[in-house]
Amino acid sequence: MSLRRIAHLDMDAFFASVELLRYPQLKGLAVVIGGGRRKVDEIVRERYADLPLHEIPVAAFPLLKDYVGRGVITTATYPARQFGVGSAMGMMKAAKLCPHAIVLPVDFEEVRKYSRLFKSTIAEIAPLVEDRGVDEVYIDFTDVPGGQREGGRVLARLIQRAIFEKTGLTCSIGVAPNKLIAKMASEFNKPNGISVLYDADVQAKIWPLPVRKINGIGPKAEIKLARLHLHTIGDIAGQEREWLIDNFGKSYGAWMHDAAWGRDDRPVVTESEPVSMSRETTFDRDLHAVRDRAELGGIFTELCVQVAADLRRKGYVGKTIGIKLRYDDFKIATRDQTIDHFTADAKTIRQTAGQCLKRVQLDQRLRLLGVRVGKLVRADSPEARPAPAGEVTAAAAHGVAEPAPIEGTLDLF
DNA sequence: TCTGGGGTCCTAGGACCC
DNA sequence: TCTGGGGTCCTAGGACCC
Repeated sequence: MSLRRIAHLDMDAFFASVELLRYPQLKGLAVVIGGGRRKVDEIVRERYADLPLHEIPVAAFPLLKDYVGRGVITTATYPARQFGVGSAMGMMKAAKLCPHAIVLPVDFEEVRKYSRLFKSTIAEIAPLVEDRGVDEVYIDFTDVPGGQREGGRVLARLIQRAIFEKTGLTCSIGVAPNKLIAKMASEFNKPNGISVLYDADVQAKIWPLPVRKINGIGPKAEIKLARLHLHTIGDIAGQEREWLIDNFGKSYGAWMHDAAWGRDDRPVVTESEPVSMSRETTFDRDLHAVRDRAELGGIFTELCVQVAADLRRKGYVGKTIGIKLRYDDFKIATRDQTIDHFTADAKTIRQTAGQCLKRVQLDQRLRLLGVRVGKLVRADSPEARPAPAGEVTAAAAHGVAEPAPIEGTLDLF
Protein backbone atom coordinates (compact mmCIF):
# COMPACT_ATOMS: atom_id res chain seq x y z
CA MET A 1 0.00 0.00 0.00
CA SER A 2 1.36 3.39 -0.93
CA LEU A 3 1.48 6.36 1.37
CA ARG A 4 0.04 9.61 0.09
CA ARG A 5 3.00 11.80 -0.83
CA ILE A 6 2.36 15.33 -2.05
CA ALA A 7 5.11 17.75 -3.01
CA HIS A 8 5.02 21.52 -3.08
CA LEU A 9 7.67 23.08 -5.28
CA ASP A 10 8.52 26.74 -5.04
CA MET A 11 11.03 28.42 -7.34
CA ASP A 12 13.63 30.40 -5.37
CA ALA A 13 13.25 34.19 -5.77
CA PHE A 14 11.85 33.38 -9.19
CA PHE A 15 11.51 36.80 -10.88
CA ALA A 16 14.90 37.91 -9.59
CA SER A 17 16.60 34.63 -10.48
CA VAL A 18 15.31 34.90 -14.05
CA GLU A 19 16.93 38.35 -14.33
CA LEU A 20 20.19 37.03 -12.90
CA LEU A 21 20.37 34.54 -15.77
CA ARG A 22 20.65 37.55 -18.08
CA TYR A 23 22.81 39.65 -15.81
CA PRO A 24 25.01 37.14 -13.96
CA GLN A 25 27.26 40.01 -12.89
CA LEU A 26 24.52 40.89 -10.36
CA LYS A 27 24.77 37.53 -8.59
CA GLY A 28 25.27 37.90 -4.85
CA LEU A 29 24.04 41.50 -4.86
CA ALA A 30 20.91 43.03 -3.41
CA VAL A 31 18.52 43.18 -6.36
CA VAL A 32 14.79 43.87 -6.30
CA ILE A 33 12.31 43.28 -9.09
CA GLY A 34 9.20 45.38 -9.36
CA GLY A 35 7.82 48.83 -9.76
CA GLY A 36 6.57 50.76 -12.70
CA ARG A 37 6.04 50.06 -16.33
CA ARG A 38 9.10 52.01 -17.43
CA LYS A 39 11.73 49.59 -18.62
CA VAL A 40 14.52 50.89 -16.48
CA ASP A 41 17.02 48.41 -17.75
CA GLU A 42 16.29 49.18 -21.40
CA ILE A 43 17.92 52.55 -20.90
CA VAL A 44 20.96 50.76 -19.55
CA ARG A 45 20.94 48.29 -22.41
CA GLU A 46 20.78 51.09 -24.96
CA ARG A 47 23.69 52.88 -23.43
CA TYR A 48 25.77 49.70 -23.61
CA ALA A 49 24.36 48.44 -26.89
CA ASP A 50 27.83 47.42 -28.03
CA LEU A 51 28.32 45.09 -25.04
CA PRO A 52 26.76 41.71 -24.38
CA LEU A 53 24.28 41.93 -21.48
CA HIS A 54 26.53 40.07 -19.07
CA GLU A 55 29.31 42.59 -19.55
CA ILE A 56 27.33 45.68 -18.67
CA PRO A 57 29.08 47.12 -15.61
CA VAL A 58 27.25 46.72 -12.29
CA ALA A 59 27.62 50.44 -11.65
CA ALA A 60 25.42 51.17 -14.67
CA PHE A 61 22.28 49.63 -13.14
CA PRO A 62 19.62 51.84 -11.55
CA LEU A 63 19.37 51.91 -7.77
CA LEU A 64 16.34 51.73 -5.56
CA LYS A 65 17.11 55.10 -3.99
CA ASP A 66 16.68 56.78 -7.37
CA TYR A 67 13.36 55.11 -8.06
CA VAL A 68 10.38 57.37 -8.59
CA GLY A 69 6.76 56.37 -8.79
CA ARG A 70 4.31 53.88 -7.43
CA GLY A 71 4.59 50.16 -7.22
CA VAL A 72 5.60 47.25 -5.05
CA ILE A 73 8.40 44.73 -4.93
CA THR A 74 7.61 41.51 -6.73
CA THR A 75 10.73 39.65 -5.63
CA ALA A 76 13.94 40.45 -3.81
CA THR A 77 17.16 38.45 -3.96
CA TYR A 78 18.30 36.85 -0.71
CA PRO A 79 20.99 39.52 -0.11
CA ALA A 80 18.25 42.18 -0.41
CA ARG A 81 16.01 40.25 1.99
CA GLN A 82 18.68 40.63 4.65
CA PHE A 83 17.76 44.29 4.75
CA GLY A 84 14.13 43.44 5.44
CA VAL A 85 13.00 44.01 1.89
CA GLY A 86 10.42 41.55 0.59
CA SER A 87 7.54 40.80 -1.74
CA ALA A 88 4.55 43.17 -1.79
CA MET A 89 6.47 45.92 0.00
CA GLY A 90 6.02 49.43 -1.38
CA MET A 91 8.99 50.63 -3.42
CA MET A 92 9.41 53.75 -1.34
CA LYS A 93 9.55 51.83 1.91
CA ALA A 94 12.02 49.37 0.36
CA ALA A 95 14.20 52.26 -0.82
CA LYS A 96 14.55 53.41 2.78
CA LEU A 97 15.56 49.95 3.97
CA CYS A 98 17.97 49.17 1.16
CA PRO A 99 18.73 52.28 -0.94
CA HIS A 100 21.64 50.71 -2.81
CA ALA A 101 19.75 47.69 -4.09
CA ILE A 102 19.62 47.44 -7.85
CA VAL A 103 16.09 47.66 -9.19
CA LEU A 104 14.85 46.00 -12.36
CA PRO A 105 11.35 45.86 -13.85
CA VAL A 106 9.44 42.61 -14.25
CA ASP A 107 9.89 40.99 -17.63
CA PHE A 108 6.69 38.97 -17.86
CA GLU A 109 7.56 37.37 -21.17
CA GLU A 110 10.82 36.04 -19.82
CA VAL A 111 9.20 34.92 -16.57
CA ARG A 112 6.44 33.07 -18.42
CA LYS A 113 9.01 31.41 -20.66
CA TYR A 114 10.90 29.98 -17.69
CA SER A 115 7.64 29.14 -15.96
CA ARG A 116 6.56 26.97 -18.87
CA LEU A 117 10.01 25.42 -19.03
CA PHE A 118 10.25 24.35 -15.39
CA LYS A 119 6.68 23.06 -15.35
CA SER A 120 7.13 20.95 -18.47
CA THR A 121 10.35 19.58 -16.98
CA ILE A 122 8.42 18.43 -13.92
CA ALA A 123 5.57 16.97 -15.97
CA GLU A 124 8.00 14.74 -17.85
CA ILE A 125 9.02 13.17 -14.55
CA ALA A 126 5.76 13.29 -12.57
CA PRO A 127 2.56 13.83 -14.58
CA LEU A 128 0.19 15.01 -11.83
CA VAL A 129 1.09 18.68 -11.53
CA GLU A 130 -1.17 21.43 -10.20
CA ASP A 131 -0.42 24.97 -11.30
CA ARG A 132 -0.34 27.50 -8.48
CA GLY A 133 0.82 30.56 -10.34
CA VAL A 134 4.01 31.26 -12.27
CA ASP A 135 6.46 30.02 -9.68
CA GLU A 136 4.71 27.26 -7.72
CA VAL A 137 3.20 23.84 -8.24
CA TYR A 138 1.91 20.88 -6.27
CA ILE A 139 2.97 17.46 -7.49
CA ASP A 140 1.40 14.13 -6.53
CA PHE A 141 4.31 11.76 -5.88
CA THR A 142 2.13 8.93 -4.55
CA ASP A 143 2.08 6.68 -7.60
CA VAL A 144 5.13 7.97 -9.43
CA PRO A 145 7.86 5.31 -9.69
CA GLY A 146 10.35 6.12 -6.95
CA GLY A 147 7.96 8.63 -5.38
CA GLN A 148 7.95 6.71 -2.09
CA ARG A 149 11.72 6.32 -1.70
CA GLU A 150 12.94 8.15 1.38
CA GLY A 151 9.48 9.65 1.67
CA GLY A 152 9.82 11.38 -1.68
CA ARG A 153 13.27 12.86 -1.18
CA VAL A 154 14.82 10.88 -4.04
CA LEU A 155 12.23 12.06 -6.56
CA ALA A 156 12.42 15.61 -5.25
CA ARG A 157 16.16 15.60 -5.78
CA LEU A 158 15.71 14.27 -9.31
CA ILE A 159 13.24 17.04 -10.15
CA GLN A 160 15.45 19.70 -8.61
CA ARG A 161 18.39 18.58 -10.71
CA ALA A 162 16.34 18.34 -13.92
CA ILE A 163 15.01 21.86 -13.45
CA PHE A 164 18.47 23.23 -12.79
CA GLU A 165 19.88 21.54 -15.88
CA LYS A 166 17.08 22.86 -18.08
CA THR A 167 16.85 26.39 -16.69
CA GLY A 168 19.79 27.17 -14.44
CA LEU A 169 17.27 27.97 -11.71
CA THR A 170 16.93 26.49 -8.24
CA CYS A 171 13.81 25.59 -6.30
CA SER A 172 12.77 24.35 -2.91
CA ILE A 173 10.57 21.32 -2.38
CA GLY A 174 8.51 20.06 0.53
CA VAL A 175 7.12 16.54 0.47
CA ALA A 176 4.39 15.63 2.93
CA PRO A 177 1.14 13.68 3.36
CA ASN A 178 -0.91 16.54 1.88
CA LYS A 179 -0.82 19.94 0.18
CA LEU A 180 -1.19 21.93 3.37
CA ILE A 181 1.87 20.44 5.07
CA ALA A 182 3.87 20.24 1.85
CA LYS A 183 3.38 23.98 1.35
CA MET A 184 4.79 24.72 4.80
CA ALA A 185 7.57 22.17 4.38
CA SER A 186 8.83 23.74 1.16
CA GLU A 187 9.79 26.82 3.19
CA PHE A 188 11.90 24.90 5.69
CA ASN A 189 15.07 24.66 3.61
CA LYS A 190 15.14 27.64 1.31
CA PRO A 191 16.80 28.18 -1.07
CA ASN A 192 17.53 25.04 -3.07
CA GLY A 193 16.38 22.73 -0.28
CA ILE A 194 14.26 19.69 0.26
CA SER A 195 12.20 18.91 3.33
CA VAL A 196 10.34 15.66 3.92
CA LEU A 197 7.59 15.49 6.53
CA TYR A 198 5.26 12.80 7.81
CA ASP A 199 2.02 12.93 9.78
CA ALA A 200 3.98 12.18 12.94
CA ASP A 201 6.02 15.38 12.45
CA VAL A 202 3.07 17.75 12.75
CA GLN A 203 3.39 18.22 16.50
CA ALA A 204 7.15 18.88 16.50
CA LYS A 205 7.59 20.74 13.22
CA ILE A 206 4.27 22.44 12.50
CA TRP A 207 2.78 23.36 15.87
CA PRO A 208 5.57 25.78 16.84
CA LEU A 209 5.03 27.86 13.68
CA PRO A 210 3.07 31.13 13.74
CA VAL A 211 -0.55 30.83 12.61
CA ARG A 212 0.20 32.93 9.53
CA LYS A 213 2.19 30.05 8.04
CA ILE A 214 -1.03 28.21 7.31
CA ASN A 215 -2.01 28.81 3.72
CA GLY A 216 -5.43 30.39 4.21
CA ILE A 217 -4.77 32.35 7.39
CA GLY A 218 -4.09 35.91 6.33
CA PRO A 219 -3.56 39.22 8.11
CA LYS A 220 -7.18 39.58 9.29
CA ALA A 221 -7.45 36.11 10.77
CA GLU A 222 -4.03 36.53 12.36
CA ILE A 223 -5.18 39.66 14.18
CA LYS A 224 -8.35 38.00 15.36
CA LEU A 225 -6.45 34.95 16.56
CA ALA A 226 -3.96 37.15 18.41
CA ARG A 227 -6.83 38.86 20.22
CA LEU A 228 -7.86 35.40 21.39
CA HIS A 229 -4.28 34.78 22.51
CA LEU A 230 -3.60 32.23 19.79
CA HIS A 231 -0.22 32.78 18.15
CA THR A 232 1.10 29.41 17.03
CA ILE A 233 -0.50 26.65 15.02
CA GLY A 234 -0.25 24.52 18.16
CA ASP A 235 -2.33 27.13 19.99
CA ILE A 236 -5.10 26.59 17.45
CA ALA A 237 -4.75 22.82 17.66
CA GLY A 238 -5.21 23.09 21.42
CA GLN A 239 -8.67 24.62 21.07
CA GLU A 240 -11.92 22.72 20.94
CA ARG A 241 -13.31 22.44 17.44
CA GLU A 242 -16.65 23.83 18.66
CA TRP A 243 -14.95 26.82 20.22
CA LEU A 244 -13.22 27.63 16.93
CA ILE A 245 -16.54 27.26 15.11
CA ASP A 246 -18.22 29.61 17.60
CA ASN A 247 -15.51 32.21 17.01
CA PHE A 248 -14.80 31.85 13.30
CA GLY A 249 -17.94 30.38 11.81
CA LYS A 250 -18.98 26.88 10.90
CA SER A 251 -16.87 26.57 7.80
CA TYR A 252 -13.73 28.58 8.59
CA GLY A 253 -13.60 27.40 12.21
CA ALA A 254 -13.79 23.74 11.28
CA TRP A 255 -11.25 24.21 8.50
CA MET A 256 -8.88 25.97 10.89
CA HIS A 257 -9.10 23.10 13.34
CA ASP A 258 -8.34 20.55 10.61
CA ALA A 259 -5.49 22.66 9.28
CA ALA A 260 -3.87 22.99 12.71
CA TRP A 261 -3.95 19.21 13.05
CA GLY A 262 -2.40 18.83 9.59
CA ARG A 263 -5.54 17.33 8.05
CA ASP A 264 -6.14 18.09 4.40
CA ASP A 265 -7.50 15.75 1.74
CA ARG A 266 -7.67 18.15 -1.21
CA PRO A 267 -6.59 16.39 -4.39
CA VAL A 268 -3.89 17.65 -6.73
CA VAL A 269 -5.93 19.18 -9.55
CA THR A 270 -4.25 19.13 -12.94
CA GLU A 271 -6.88 20.93 -15.01
CA SER A 272 -9.13 23.87 -14.25
CA GLU A 273 -11.20 26.37 -16.16
CA PRO A 274 -10.89 30.11 -15.51
CA VAL A 275 -13.79 31.80 -13.73
CA SER A 276 -12.99 35.37 -14.69
CA MET A 277 -10.51 37.53 -16.53
CA SER A 278 -9.69 41.11 -15.68
CA ARG A 279 -7.43 44.03 -16.37
CA GLU A 280 -6.75 46.82 -13.95
CA THR A 281 -4.34 49.70 -13.69
CA THR A 282 -3.10 52.01 -10.99
CA PHE A 283 -2.63 55.52 -12.32
CA ASP A 284 0.64 57.41 -12.04
CA ARG A 285 -1.33 60.01 -10.06
CA ASP A 286 -4.83 59.93 -8.60
CA LEU A 287 -7.40 60.99 -11.15
CA HIS A 288 -10.61 62.93 -10.76
CA ALA A 289 -13.72 61.98 -12.71
CA VAL A 290 -14.38 65.54 -13.79
CA ARG A 291 -10.98 67.10 -14.22
CA ASP A 292 -9.39 64.02 -15.76
CA ARG A 293 -12.45 62.83 -17.62
CA ALA A 294 -10.73 62.40 -20.99
CA GLU A 295 -7.73 60.57 -19.60
CA LEU A 296 -9.94 58.30 -17.53
CA GLY A 297 -12.14 57.57 -20.52
CA GLY A 298 -9.15 56.56 -22.61
CA ILE A 299 -7.81 54.24 -19.92
CA PHE A 300 -11.25 52.73 -19.42
CA THR A 301 -11.65 51.90 -23.09
CA GLU A 302 -8.13 50.50 -23.22
CA LEU A 303 -8.86 48.15 -20.30
CA CYS A 304 -12.01 46.89 -22.05
CA VAL A 305 -10.07 46.31 -25.27
CA GLN A 306 -7.38 44.39 -23.36
CA VAL A 307 -9.85 42.14 -21.53
CA ALA A 308 -11.64 41.45 -24.81
CA ALA A 309 -8.31 40.55 -26.44
CA ASP A 310 -7.40 38.27 -23.51
CA LEU A 311 -10.75 36.48 -23.79
CA ARG A 312 -10.38 35.94 -27.53
CA ARG A 313 -6.78 34.85 -27.33
CA LYS A 314 -7.62 32.25 -24.72
CA GLY A 315 -10.93 31.27 -26.31
CA TYR A 316 -13.45 32.31 -23.67
CA VAL A 317 -16.65 34.33 -23.52
CA GLY A 318 -18.35 35.68 -20.41
CA LYS A 319 -21.64 37.21 -19.38
CA THR A 320 -20.99 39.14 -16.18
CA ILE A 321 -19.17 42.39 -16.78
CA GLY A 322 -17.89 44.46 -13.92
CA ILE A 323 -15.73 47.34 -12.85
CA LYS A 324 -13.48 47.94 -9.88
CA LEU A 325 -12.47 51.29 -8.48
CA ARG A 326 -9.90 52.04 -5.85
CA TYR A 327 -10.28 55.49 -4.33
CA ASP A 328 -7.41 57.59 -3.06
CA ASP A 329 -8.17 56.34 0.47
CA PHE A 330 -7.72 52.77 -0.78
CA LYS A 331 -11.39 51.93 -0.37
CA ILE A 332 -12.62 49.64 -3.13
CA ALA A 333 -15.96 49.66 -4.92
CA THR A 334 -17.13 47.04 -7.40
CA ARG A 335 -20.21 46.93 -9.62
CA ASP A 336 -21.20 44.28 -12.09
CA GLN A 337 -23.98 43.44 -14.44
CA THR A 338 -24.95 40.17 -16.06
CA ILE A 339 -26.07 40.46 -19.65
CA ASP A 340 -28.29 38.09 -21.63
CA HIS A 341 -25.60 36.52 -23.77
CA PHE A 342 -21.97 35.51 -23.62
CA THR A 343 -19.50 37.92 -25.15
CA ALA A 344 -15.86 38.67 -25.79
CA ASP A 345 -16.67 41.86 -27.65
CA ALA A 346 -14.81 45.00 -26.59
CA LYS A 347 -17.74 47.28 -27.45
CA THR A 348 -20.24 45.24 -25.46
CA ILE A 349 -17.86 45.06 -22.54
CA ARG A 350 -17.19 48.77 -22.73
CA GLN A 351 -20.89 49.60 -22.91
CA THR A 352 -21.90 47.35 -20.02
CA ALA A 353 -18.96 48.43 -17.89
CA GLY A 354 -19.97 52.02 -18.66
CA GLN A 355 -23.42 51.29 -17.21
CA CYS A 356 -21.74 49.95 -14.09
CA LEU A 357 -19.69 53.12 -13.76
CA LYS A 358 -22.89 55.15 -13.56
CA ARG A 359 -23.78 53.34 -10.37
CA VAL A 360 -20.79 54.41 -8.27
CA GLN A 361 -19.90 57.65 -6.56
CA LEU A 362 -17.30 59.48 -8.59
CA ASP A 363 -16.76 62.55 -6.44
CA GLN A 364 -13.61 61.16 -4.88
CA ARG A 365 -10.21 60.84 -6.54
CA LEU A 366 -9.45 57.47 -8.07
CA ARG A 367 -6.26 55.53 -7.77
CA LEU A 368 -7.18 52.45 -9.78
CA LEU A 369 -9.65 51.37 -12.42
CA GLY A 370 -10.34 47.79 -13.43
CA VAL A 371 -12.60 45.88 -15.82
CA ARG A 372 -13.61 42.28 -15.27
CA VAL A 373 -15.52 39.66 -17.23
CA GLY A 374 -16.86 36.70 -15.25
CA LYS A 375 -19.15 33.69 -15.70
CA LEU A 376 -16.82 32.40 -18.37
CA VAL A 377 -17.41 29.48 -20.68
CA ARG A 378 -15.30 28.30 -23.59
CA ALA A 379 -16.12 30.19 -26.76
CA ASP A 380 -16.75 26.91 -28.59
CA SER A 381 -19.15 25.47 -25.98
CA PRO A 382 -22.88 25.15 -26.78
CA GLU A 383 -23.89 27.70 -24.10
CA ALA A 384 -21.70 30.30 -25.73
CA ARG A 385 -23.97 30.66 -28.76
CA PRO A 386 -25.45 34.14 -29.01
CA ALA A 387 -28.89 34.58 -27.49
CA PRO A 388 -31.75 34.59 -30.03
CA ALA A 389 -33.08 38.03 -30.83
CA GLY A 390 -35.78 39.15 -28.46
CA GLU A 391 -34.62 36.93 -25.62
CA VAL A 392 -35.28 38.57 -22.28
CA THR A 393 -32.28 39.61 -20.24
CA ALA A 394 -31.20 37.50 -17.31
CA ALA A 395 -32.15 40.33 -14.99
CA ALA A 396 -35.60 40.66 -16.54
CA ALA A 397 -36.09 36.90 -16.41
CA HIS A 398 -35.57 37.08 -12.70
CA GLY A 399 -37.76 40.11 -12.27
CA VAL A 400 -34.85 42.24 -11.16
CA ALA A 401 -35.10 45.85 -12.15
CA GLU A 402 -32.23 47.03 -14.32
CA PRO A 403 -29.99 48.91 -11.89
CA ALA A 404 -30.64 52.62 -12.04
CA PRO A 405 -28.00 55.33 -11.88
CA ILE A 406 -27.78 56.75 -8.38
CA GLU A 407 -28.03 60.41 -7.48
CA GLY A 408 -24.89 62.46 -7.52
CA THR A 409 -22.98 60.37 -10.01
CA LEU A 410 -21.61 61.66 -13.24
CA ASP A 411 -22.62 60.26 -16.55
CA LEU A 412 -19.03 59.98 -17.55
CA PHE A 413 -19.19 57.93 -20.64
C1' DT B 1 6.33 60.24 -1.76
C1' DC B 2 3.49 53.43 1.78
C1' DT B 3 0.57 49.88 -0.46
C1' DG B 4 0.70 46.17 -8.25
C1' DG B 5 -1.99 43.09 -10.97
C1' DG B 6 -4.35 38.86 -11.70
C1' DG B 7 -6.93 35.62 -9.64
C1' DT B 8 -10.34 32.28 -6.39
C1' DC B 9 -13.70 31.46 -2.98
C1' DC B 10 -17.07 32.75 0.57
C1' DT B 11 -20.96 35.29 2.64
C1' DA B 12 -25.27 37.43 2.69
C1' DG B 13 -29.61 39.52 1.28
C1' DG B 14 -33.26 40.02 -2.14
C1' DA B 15 -35.94 38.15 -5.92
C1' DC B 16 -37.95 34.46 -7.84
C1' DC B 17 -39.40 29.58 -8.75
C1' DC B 18 -41.54 25.28 -7.41
C1' DT C 1 -56.10 34.99 5.36
C1' DC C 2 -51.94 33.21 6.77
C1' DT C 3 -47.99 30.75 6.17
C1' DG C 4 -43.80 26.99 4.29
C1' DG C 5 -39.10 25.48 2.71
C1' DG C 6 -35.56 24.42 -0.67
C1' DG C 7 -32.94 25.99 -4.38
C1' DT C 8 -30.89 29.24 -7.82
C1' DC C 9 -29.41 33.59 -9.63
C1' DC C 10 -27.73 38.23 -9.05
C1' DT C 11 -24.97 41.65 -6.77
C1' DA C 12 -21.42 43.78 -3.41
C1' DG C 13 -17.93 43.24 -0.46
C1' DG C 14 -14.12 40.98 1.70
C1' DA C 15 -10.36 37.62 2.75
C1' DC C 16 -6.77 35.45 0.82
C1' DC C 17 -3.11 33.84 -2.50
C1' DC C 18 0.86 34.26 -5.89
